[in-house]
Amino acid sequence: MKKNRKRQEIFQAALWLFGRFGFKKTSLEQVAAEAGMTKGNIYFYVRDKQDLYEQTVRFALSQWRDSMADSIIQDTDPLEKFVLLARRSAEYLSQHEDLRNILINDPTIFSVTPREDRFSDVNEEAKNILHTILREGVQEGRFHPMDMDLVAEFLFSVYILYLIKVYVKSEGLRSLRIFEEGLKIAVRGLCREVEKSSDGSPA
Amino acid sequence: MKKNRKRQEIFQAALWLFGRFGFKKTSLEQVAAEAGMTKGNIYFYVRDKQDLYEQTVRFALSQWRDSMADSIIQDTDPLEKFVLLARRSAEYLSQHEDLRNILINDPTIFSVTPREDRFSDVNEEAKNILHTILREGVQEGRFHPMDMDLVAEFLFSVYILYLIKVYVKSEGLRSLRIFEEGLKIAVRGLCREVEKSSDGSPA
DNA sequence: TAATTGAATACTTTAATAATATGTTCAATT
DNA sequence: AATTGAACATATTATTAAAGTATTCAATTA
Repeated sequence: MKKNRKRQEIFQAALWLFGRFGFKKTSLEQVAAEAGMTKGNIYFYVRDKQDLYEQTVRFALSQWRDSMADSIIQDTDPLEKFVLLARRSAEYLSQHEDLRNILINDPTIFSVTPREDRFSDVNEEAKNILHTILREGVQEGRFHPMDMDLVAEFLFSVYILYLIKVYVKSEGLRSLRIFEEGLKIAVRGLCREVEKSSDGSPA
Repeated sequence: MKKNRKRQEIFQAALWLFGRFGFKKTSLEQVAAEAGMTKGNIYFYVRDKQDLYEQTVRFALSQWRDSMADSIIQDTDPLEKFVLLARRSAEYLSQHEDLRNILINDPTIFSVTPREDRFSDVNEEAKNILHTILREGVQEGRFHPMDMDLVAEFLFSVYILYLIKVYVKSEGLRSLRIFEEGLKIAVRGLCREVEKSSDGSPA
């Protein structure tokens, strides 16, 4: 059964086209052509155009999330993981134009305030990565005790806010520097005081 | 010359109507009637409808900002000021339905990512309030050294993000709790370690 | 002179309709 | 199981007329 492989090829084609033309101006005929089939056959894989779109976005978000999950296995220090996650996530977005374009065309995907979050399942898993890092940090005594659910959601929302600022709307360098400052504050806010040997405290 | 008083009456009327019906569905005839004059006369006070709208929003934002500036004079501790600013700002928005409605009808006012920020001057002054608090904190040695411009902008953006989540889109209680957690982290991230007498550290 | 009016004008939105394009179904085919 | 292509249903665009609203301005008022 090669249905799944074919389906992913369709998503790949749709990702490119939806990103380039947006939902409305992308026709099923275009998608079918790009995927090497006729439009009728697309209905063998998805319910309708809306379903194709949502599955395509889901496909792209999942790849992103998987890439993030992979990128932090090696490290051990929760604080390093936290910072690495921020950097890698940004790097991924900067390298994937299709995804960026989709986010430009449909700002509701990562809406600041999702009315009904169509991709809550994928986002939930992304938050879980953060959540896991926080739990490790708290257990190891590196992080302050906290409500990890709420903090994960807070960090995630700030995160998305700035990823979009920097890579989707191109507010560029300044936003990036603002984000870095925010990251510093978050890191200090999460961590308990560093051992006894402080880095420069007077007396 | 009572031109300025009359002008403010027009803004007050326009604020109510733009909030209730939005920009497009509010007619100058309505605004004129609410302000007790005919529509032709409105052009004595503003250039055109667009100008009326922008000045009206500016008027509302300025009032908000002034109220914030007033509310923090009494306190002395920069940290308390910072937290107080957050609370008062939220309180103000919760009490001013007109402003909330305007923000609902026109999300670009506090756009997460202002393409061209039409109200940058007002927002700039709001950021300055934050900036001043940060400078005091750093000078008194309560806060870590930092790039105050960047940090002020970071805090402002997170601030707006959550004010909108809670009071504009009614994401209600949960967002409020998330914001409180974020506030805790920000406070810890800004402040240097508390003296020698820590509140519960072992040994 | 500053402030206001009301009617004339210019501009935009709405409504209705036809023409076109695109989404969807499905029996037949590979 | 996977794919096609034609038939059908639905949505988008284009056109135009009607209605509504923004804008201007010479005349009027305080």
